[in-house]
Amino acid sequence: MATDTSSTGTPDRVSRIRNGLLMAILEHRLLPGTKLGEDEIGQVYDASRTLVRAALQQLAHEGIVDIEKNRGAFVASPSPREARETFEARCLIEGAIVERAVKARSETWRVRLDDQLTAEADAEARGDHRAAIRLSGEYHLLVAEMADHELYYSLLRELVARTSLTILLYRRHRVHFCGVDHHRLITDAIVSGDAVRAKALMIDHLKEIEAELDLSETEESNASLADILQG
Amino acid sequence: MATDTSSTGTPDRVSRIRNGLLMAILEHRLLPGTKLGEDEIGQVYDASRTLVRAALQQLAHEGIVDIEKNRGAFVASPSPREARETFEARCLIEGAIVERAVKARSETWRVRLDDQLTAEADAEARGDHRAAIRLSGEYHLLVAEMADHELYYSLLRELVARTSLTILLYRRHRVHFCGVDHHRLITDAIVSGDAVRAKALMIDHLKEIEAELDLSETEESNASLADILQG
DNA sequence: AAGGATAATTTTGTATACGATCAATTTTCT
DNA sequence: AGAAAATTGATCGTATACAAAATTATCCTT
Repeated sequence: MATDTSSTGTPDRVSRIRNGLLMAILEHRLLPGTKLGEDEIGQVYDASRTLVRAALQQLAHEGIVDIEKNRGAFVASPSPREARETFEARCLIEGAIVERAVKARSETWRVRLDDQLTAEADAEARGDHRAAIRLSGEYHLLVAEMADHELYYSLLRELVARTSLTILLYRRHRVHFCGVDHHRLITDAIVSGDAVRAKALMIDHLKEIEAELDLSETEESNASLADILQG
Repeated sequence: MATDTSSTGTPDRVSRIRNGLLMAILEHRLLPGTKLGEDEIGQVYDASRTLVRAALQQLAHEGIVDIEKNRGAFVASPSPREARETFEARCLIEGAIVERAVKARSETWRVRLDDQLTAEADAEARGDHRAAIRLSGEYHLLVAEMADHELYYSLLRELVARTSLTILLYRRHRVHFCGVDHHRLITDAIVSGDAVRAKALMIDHLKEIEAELDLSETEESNASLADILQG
């Protein structure tokens, strides 16, 4: 098994499990509703249930995993309502983030943003959807990093993850433009120091993604996982 | 009513521990830096370390408890930077919350707000500081409940808890007005339907609380817990 | 007596064991 | 045969046991 200790400053065994699951979910390799058995995960990461449970509880707190008492953990299936709330929160927080990002702009950041954009375009060109989805989220997190606001960053991390699940569940058209063009426009506004334009573009970008989804209320109770996977 | 997000009430043993600790922290009976030994807590709640650990990990994720590897859990001591970020986030989120709360105003809500205010005033009049502190935070959460936005509500819950710790650590004057007067003004604006005034009052309220604190950077490293408790 | 190294104690990290709960399958009765 | 009931199998919730790390206490040296 791979013993990579370099990824983060966290040689924590539970973090390794958490990050592995998170990556799989963000890349849509684990679909909403998928059962996350403790023993099964434990075997994959060669860890006991104790550690797996800790990782699952963390992900549950981030809203990426649902834990049902005496039934186990599942990849979360955000309800339409949760989806709308997530987008509203993202508009609010990312609006504040881009304003701060503009203030922090510099040549170094311009380069990092540019690298990110080329990586995104690359993945899309290669047709690597999984990487494209992940990189699309990472762009927003890069802007959040610019904002130099730890709290906003960690909040956005959770929101981005939930957005990824939401898009997977509710998108109308099979193919979803991950928004590299939008990202480029936003980047231009940021590096040129136009805060109000950057903020407007960011919010429009988010609203456009939301508009591509079908968030009509089906039932009061969340759509069953079986419905989504087997239907 | 119950503030839990789970559909079924949570007679969960770990939630009981979590809530007990949270209440103690919010009422400033457990001070920042206090060691939270697993065995000790387990004896208090008659539970094994497994459950205590789960509760502590939850609180850690909410930023109310710091867990240091191989050293244990402590009541968190937010740094000045974290404190500033918390207030900035509260201004942003509570600004959005009051706007939504105004839209949801009704006679029922007016009564609940009024009851809350009298409870707050009562506690202050009685000189029951601990209750006053807790009730002050609960007012903000009540407004958030009005907003009917689960995500904003849960976010604010964490922010309010961290604010409580922050005030305890950094307030200049020994006695701190918990802001019942402010709360009354905000309530008036909400029930009268004046959204922009309500929002402005809420943000001013938060900024005033922050202004009463001394958030000057002392050192890069967080102020030691021993400093705060024994100094 | 002060300082430091080492032993003893406490506390955390992790694995495992056992009872409880839920899903599924088989059995039984109408 | 079909439905209700009982049994089986798997999975989760919780407690406990053992290993590793840190803290505290002790003793020896200077």
